Amino acid sequence: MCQDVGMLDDLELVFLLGHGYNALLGEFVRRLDAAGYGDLRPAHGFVFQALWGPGKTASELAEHLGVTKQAAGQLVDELERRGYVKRVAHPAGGRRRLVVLTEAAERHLRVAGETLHQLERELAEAIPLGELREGLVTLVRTLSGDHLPPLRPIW
Amino acid sequence: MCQDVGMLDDLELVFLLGHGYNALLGEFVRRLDAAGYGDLRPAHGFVFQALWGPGKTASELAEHLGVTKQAAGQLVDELERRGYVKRVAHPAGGRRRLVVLTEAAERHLRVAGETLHQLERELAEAIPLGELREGLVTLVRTLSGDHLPPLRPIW
DNA sequence: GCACTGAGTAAACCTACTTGACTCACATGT
DNA sequence: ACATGTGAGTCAAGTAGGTTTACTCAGTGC
Repeated sequence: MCQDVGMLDDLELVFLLGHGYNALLGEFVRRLDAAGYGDLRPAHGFVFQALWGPGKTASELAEHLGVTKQAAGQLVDELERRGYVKRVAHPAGGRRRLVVLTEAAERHLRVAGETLHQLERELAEAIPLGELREGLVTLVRTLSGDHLPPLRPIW
Repeated sequence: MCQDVGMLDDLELVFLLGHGYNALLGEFVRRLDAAGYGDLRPAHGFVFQALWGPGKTASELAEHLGVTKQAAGQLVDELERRGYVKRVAHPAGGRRRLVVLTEAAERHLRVAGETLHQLERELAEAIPLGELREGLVTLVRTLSGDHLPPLRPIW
């Protein structure tokens, strides 16, 4: 189930990036788990980020996440049932309903943000994060042009 | 479905890493697709890398990939049906069967390797890849200790 | 009024796994 | 010699997280 880390230097850049993402996201999820958020996956965090502030309709959320509106609707159903979001009347009327965050979700966003910043502070002791970020930003700009595709697993 | 790339500098490191991985893997897959390998996903590439050389039993493959032996068996079934691997007698006998690559799979590995190296050459014109790799290696070593967990989506 | 558009929803299906239960070839202790 | 265990492989059913297809229904624009 595990490979030795000795091979890291010979690894192709894509897979090195993948392991970095995997490791950092994994540690983030473990810390959130330890903070009592074991029931929320990264996908839920993306929903919270997308809904932060004014909220979105389920269809807007779907487009933002790069999934069908049915899939977005299911996510919202689940998060509503668990008290993290609620559907309120949409100012523009129609069949539209605005999905907005509850206090519980905003609290989670704050905890997640603090967790990430703490993690980043720890990593900054061993890694020149400025260089790393700059390289990554250039890479993404080079490959993605003007628009970022949604962050979803390619498998 | 898309976000503006302007926000990249403010993005948390995890998500920046995620977008980098997404973008590079996406471009890799697109090029392999264009080269006639539209039927092979990255997961198949991992199988090929794991089996390269002497091959592995389905159970060893499962452990390497971090999935159950049933899942590994299904992957092998599919790849065998499509002519990329074959099961041969295992020297150690028992119920063991060694899964090894066919010529088609080795050809794919070569094309994939060349594709990655070409991509990396192109990126090297805009990005100091040495710095980037070094930062990533340190990050993975710091977070994963001595052993790399298998590369799978955390979602 | 009446057709059109777009949000939301319902149901069936699909893919890539998992868990659980089993078979079978060989190794091992008595 | 023989029972018993161990580990590889397989069969079947269940699950998570989506998709496609088909529909309802509120407001819009002639």
